[in-house]
Amino acid sequence: MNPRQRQDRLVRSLRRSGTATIAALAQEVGASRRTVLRDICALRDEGFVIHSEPGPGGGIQLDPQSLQTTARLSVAEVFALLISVASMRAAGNLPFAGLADAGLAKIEKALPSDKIRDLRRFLDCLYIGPLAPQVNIADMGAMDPALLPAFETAFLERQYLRFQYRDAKGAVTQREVEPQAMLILPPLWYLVSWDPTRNDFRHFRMDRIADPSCVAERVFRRRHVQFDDGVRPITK
Amino acid sequence: MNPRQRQDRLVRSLRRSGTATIAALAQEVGASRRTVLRDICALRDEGFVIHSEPGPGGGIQLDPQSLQTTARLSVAEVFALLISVASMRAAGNLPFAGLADAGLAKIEKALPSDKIRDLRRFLDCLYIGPLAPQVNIADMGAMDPALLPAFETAFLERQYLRFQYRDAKGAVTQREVEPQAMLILPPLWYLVSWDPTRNDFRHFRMDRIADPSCVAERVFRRRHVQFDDGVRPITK
DNA sequence: CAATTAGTGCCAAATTTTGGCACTAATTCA
DNA sequence: TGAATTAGTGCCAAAATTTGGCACTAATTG
Repeated sequence: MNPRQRQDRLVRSLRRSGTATIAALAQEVGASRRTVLRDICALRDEGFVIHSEPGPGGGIQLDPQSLQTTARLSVAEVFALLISVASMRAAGNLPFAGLADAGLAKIEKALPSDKIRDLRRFLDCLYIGPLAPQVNIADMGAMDPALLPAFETAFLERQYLRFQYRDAKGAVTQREVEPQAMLILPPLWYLVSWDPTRNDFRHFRMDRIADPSCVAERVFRRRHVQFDDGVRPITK
Repeated sequence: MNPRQRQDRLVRSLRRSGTATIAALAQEVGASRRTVLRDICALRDEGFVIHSEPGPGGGIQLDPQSLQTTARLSVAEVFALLISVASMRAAGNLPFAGLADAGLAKIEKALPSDKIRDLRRFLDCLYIGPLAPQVNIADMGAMDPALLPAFETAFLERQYLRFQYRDAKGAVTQREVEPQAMLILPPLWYLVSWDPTRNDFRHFRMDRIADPSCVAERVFRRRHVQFDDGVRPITK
């Protein structure tokens, strides 16, 4: 394998694994420890910030905020691609996600590191995680993407979700509900929840929810109501 | 000078001069004619479209449409990016979709057109369209993506959808319904429909639907039932 | 202290790149 | 038509680069 490809692979591997030892990387890319060390050196010359730690439990680590390269796309364009690829990767089960990542890694390397840092930070804030299969960020509309992590935790950990809700009349109420499902009535998204204080199901427009947070102490159960094939709608 | 740098210089030079002979380029980058020919060959492999013309007054020329990018991505990588961007574009209402598209267009232009044609064709077959805001292909699970176009048309054109449905007991029935919404009860997706023959709402698991097709003659209206903020769930 | 891990310097072997050469094919122009 | 020009290919040996192995140092952990 040529040095360039190998170095690309190393970057991807490091990005994925977080921390790795030189020996492990060497085995992974099928090269000697010495060669990997040289590659790391080359990557550093290109501007990658790679932290290292000797001793047991040590290894090297790619500074997530550092990136560099050769492609000539505008920052905005790279940003857009970042979002695309991240959302696909978040979906998880597509075989091409890895390739898209590799392609994107090449592009990312072309940008000044401070701009990439800004992009990455914004992307983290924008949040595309395991929730994606349930909620597509592209469709969040007016909702602030920064609020999504709370939704993810609530769904995955089955924790109560607390938020402020502004109804159609503009009245704001505080809610604490069990998030049960997402209902999509294009173009709007609704959070379908069991409201224990009202002892009833309620539907909330996603873009009218503010300041959501999880209530870690309380865990709820899925209300698996039955449809005609075994599952029913959760509305009464 | 290493091959990579030299090739970058060649691209820049061609971009500046428009047309140049191999011999002139060789002199400019300080390499032999043979080497420059090899570099040109490599650049073409990487996707640069380079026209050539033998004879007096001839020379080589970068395809003006490939002038826009220097990103060096493999065909497979571009393919993966295509899928990412297409799925995002399909989502429709993101401000970045256009940018991602533009960025990708630059990359595409660097590829030989026949390869792009193949990719595009495959992508069309894979299908990622306007339905995506309602159905994320990554989450279709057991459902055949090839069936999706019928869903899209039905939703967008408000046509009746006809399909075979296999219920929990394995019984197969023929249905003809008004698709009203998608309901996501992770990890399953349901099609929420008004069934006119039963005069009632019915929920269908997406992965149990087979052979869907639109009924073009009949158009239905959205059954905009009200939630507590103005829209209610469409289930009874 | 022993074990572990990053990192360096050096050298010979392995691999890749290069230049030169002879050649073909296409095009221009007189 | 023929001479000149220019892209492009195949081949080979020389040149350059990359690689792996080795012995080493430095830092860290327990």
